[in-house]
Amino acid sequence: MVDGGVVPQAPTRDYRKAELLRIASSLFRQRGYHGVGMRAIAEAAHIQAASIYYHYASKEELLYEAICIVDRDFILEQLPILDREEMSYSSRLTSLIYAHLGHVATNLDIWWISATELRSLSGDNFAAIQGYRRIYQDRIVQHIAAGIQAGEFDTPDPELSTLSMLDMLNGVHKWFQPNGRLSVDEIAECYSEFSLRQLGVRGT
Amino acid sequence: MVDGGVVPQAPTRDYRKAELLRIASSLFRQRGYHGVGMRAIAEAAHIQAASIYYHYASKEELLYEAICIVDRDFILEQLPILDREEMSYSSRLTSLIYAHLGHVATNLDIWWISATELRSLSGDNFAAIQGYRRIYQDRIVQHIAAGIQAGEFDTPDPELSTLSMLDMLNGVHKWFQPNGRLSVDEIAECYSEFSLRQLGVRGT
DNA sequence: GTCTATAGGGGGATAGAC
DNA sequence: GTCTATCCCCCTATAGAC
Repeated sequence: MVDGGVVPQAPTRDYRKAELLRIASSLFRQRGYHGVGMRAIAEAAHIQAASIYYHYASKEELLYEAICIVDRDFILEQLPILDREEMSYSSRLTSLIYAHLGHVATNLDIWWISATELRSLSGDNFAAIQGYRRIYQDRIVQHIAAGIQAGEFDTPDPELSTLSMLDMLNGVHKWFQPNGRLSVDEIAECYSEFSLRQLGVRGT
Repeated sequence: MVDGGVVPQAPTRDYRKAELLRIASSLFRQRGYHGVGMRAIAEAAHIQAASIYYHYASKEELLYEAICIVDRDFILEQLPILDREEMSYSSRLTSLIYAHLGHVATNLDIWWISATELRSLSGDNFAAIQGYRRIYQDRIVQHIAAGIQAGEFDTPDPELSTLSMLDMLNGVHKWFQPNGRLSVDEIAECYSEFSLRQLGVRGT
């Protein structure tokens, strides 16, 4: 081999950093943010607690980066789905629901954390996450209102329809089991049907 | 006055105990179970931390009694609503939804705790609460299945209809504001309509 | 019923060696 | 990048006085 026999490696630093985030997320989900110490995270990663601070400035940074995966990165990926004007309002909403549930089902830990540990973030971080959530919610409200104008939807309150739909979708992380009776796609199919019915769309 | 001038008092012990539970619930909701110390609870109650142990054997007992209010006492109150055979399946479900949301809206702290801190209970307590939740869920599944048999409801999966409905109802504690745009009754009216639509009941 | 005092352990984070 | 050592603070719970 060239390079003095050293096998080229993937950048170790980023890999370790992401691994620490996965380990921390798993523990935060199991015992809660304040129920997990830096020593416990370090032990699960087979390093010392002080070593974590080479990768993350604080315990809260671990929490913030975990929550950002769902409440910033995921939300910003979802928004363009509702802009596809070549599709009906119903079809766009169905696409959104499939993508939403797909992400929930494959990222259960961080969706759990997002649902339960937002309050553990301090000032600026808390406000930033709330801002992203509001963007998502407002965009869906706007989509439903536009769907009403177009004659596709019929609901007494677009905001309440949105809140109930999001609570329904986000609630899946609490009971979904990867090897359970229903697959994600089966749940998404039912939940799309439920949502369209709730919005007054007659059965397909 | 008789009795040597001593004014008769309401039983101080039980009043203090209930007051401590309210104070602890409020703090648990704000900062999470593990984020609140006995000293913080004591300070809010204007006593010393050690004095709490006269009323409660442990910090977890405070959490358990708070969760029992929603996941044992409330659930056992709800069940008889579905047994009123003089009412239609739709009417019984609507009554259940109104009562459910009424309790959520007037007990926001403990509903929040029930939704986020169940995992902080140890073995037996955790199992007991899960048992009550399952009773409620199974009873609603059974109600929906019976409603299908009776020709009132039409849904591809009674269990999924139940889970989505409960997640929708329980999610209200996250965003409900007592002085917000919508009253509890207005939310309950919409949510009843949403639930019936989701179950394939044609508009009233 | 509430207090003071304290036991015994764990918390987040930093300094500096290697 | 990871280590050892350590700082200072908070944790739950108990003992025993009043």
